[in-house]
Amino acid sequence: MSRDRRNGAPAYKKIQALILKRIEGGQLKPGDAVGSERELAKIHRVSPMTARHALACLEREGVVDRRRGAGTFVAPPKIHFNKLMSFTEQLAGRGLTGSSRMLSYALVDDEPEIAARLALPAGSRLLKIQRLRFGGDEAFAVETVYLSADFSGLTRARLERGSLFSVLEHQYGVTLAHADEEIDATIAEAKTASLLSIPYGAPLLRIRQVIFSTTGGPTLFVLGLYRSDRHTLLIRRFR
Amino acid sequence: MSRDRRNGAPAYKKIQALILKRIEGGQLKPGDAVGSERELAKIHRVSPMTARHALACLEREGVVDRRRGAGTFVAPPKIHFNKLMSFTEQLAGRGLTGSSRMLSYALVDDEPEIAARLALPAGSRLLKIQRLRFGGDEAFAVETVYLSADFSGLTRARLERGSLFSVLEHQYGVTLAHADEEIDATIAEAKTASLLSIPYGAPLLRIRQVIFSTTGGPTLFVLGLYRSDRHTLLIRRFR
DNA sequence: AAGTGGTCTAGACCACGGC
DNA sequence: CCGTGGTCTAGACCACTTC
Repeated sequence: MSRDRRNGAPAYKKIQALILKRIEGGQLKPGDAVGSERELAKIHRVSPMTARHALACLEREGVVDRRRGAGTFVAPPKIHFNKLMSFTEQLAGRGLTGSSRMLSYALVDDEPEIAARLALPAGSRLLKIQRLRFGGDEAFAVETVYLSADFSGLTRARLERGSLFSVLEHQYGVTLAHADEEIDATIAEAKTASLLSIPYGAPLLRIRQVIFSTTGGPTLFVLGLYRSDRHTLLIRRFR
Repeated sequence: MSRDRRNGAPAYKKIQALILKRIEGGQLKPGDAVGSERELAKIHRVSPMTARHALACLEREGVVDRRRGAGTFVAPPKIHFNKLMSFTEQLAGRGLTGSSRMLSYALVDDEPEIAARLALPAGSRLLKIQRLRFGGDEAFAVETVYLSADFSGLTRARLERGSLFSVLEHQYGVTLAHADEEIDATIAEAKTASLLSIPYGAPLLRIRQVIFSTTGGPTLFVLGLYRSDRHTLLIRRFR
């Protein structure tokens, strides 16, 4: 059979897409066999190596488990460790609905350290947005996000509707790739304490994030102060 | 050429091993080409697909970068994000020498919650070791580690010589695989404060780790309290 | 134009798992 | 025992980068 790629997608990706669709659609549940290499090869009229490649990649992504001598099975749903998620997405994973109240929205040009973190010249104009974050109807965190003033089309109104992540991705075509975070502990000063309805001096988890886009550049700087009694960070580390 | 595997290792792993050796040995530096698929195939008298597999796996592990049309190059040295490291290893990465002082060493059987975390029956005998951790000559953290009493051959003396990780790996043949961590912030109570020479009420980073071995079971539970002014957690998250 | 990685073929043998 | 994934062969064409 000649190399025939009806549409643009490589054959192995089409096989993956079909398997993924059957998982999302619920026809395949965790533990179910997805079919052997040889089986998939026949069905998709493809060589065994190609079917194998499709399954091997899915395994690497954690979608399936492969056991020699046994077969390839849908992997149990995995907890999303070390995933970069918007505040809304994080809460959704815990069964809560997130909301925000904007505290301030301004252009600033006197934050040289933050400009440097975003690989911009000192004195660059930055958009600075402060928001109080709610989970359910409890205040969880105070978040301050800085980004290049190029994004100043991000009006307050638009931010109150959708999440910053989705606005960036859809309106600006920026796809976020990864974030480096520094995490430490601090103590609530008066203003933060009152915003979060916690006593002055209560412990807070402080997270400083630099979020990078796929084009490689640092795009967002986020400073978050999280109520320690409502927020636990989950991390998985590998040897 | 017949399938000949002189020793036990698959051909593609031998190719990888040779490349890794040349990188470790300094003959190949970041940015250097490691040779094309076809080239490696000829050298190792192996089919192109096999050479390709070797390079593809090395790329997945972050050892090399592959650029279509250009070649395969040694990847720049990567910062080890999200790596499970012993206290000693962590400090070494920051150019410090770590040391410990053992605070207590005991067998306990009244920690059902921790036993459960280690997938042991409630009431199981556990080895509980408390240590004060120093970086240079400053106290950094108080760490309490719990593990099954099966490891009670871990004498105090042995622990004061080598790191717990290395004793486990070398004396018990346990290889650690990954750790799940819960991170939050808390406040130093009197005893902890005096051990760490910080004021009562100072913020601490609290890290609870369950460390899993390659055989799949949770093996270690570690509760760490880290001086927030001396310790920052670095994490990378991916989209 | 030459060389590279990305995809693919149509098979093969081996080691292992479950029956 | 039979089927599975793991490894491997000896090529091929395509899309891309570099020169």
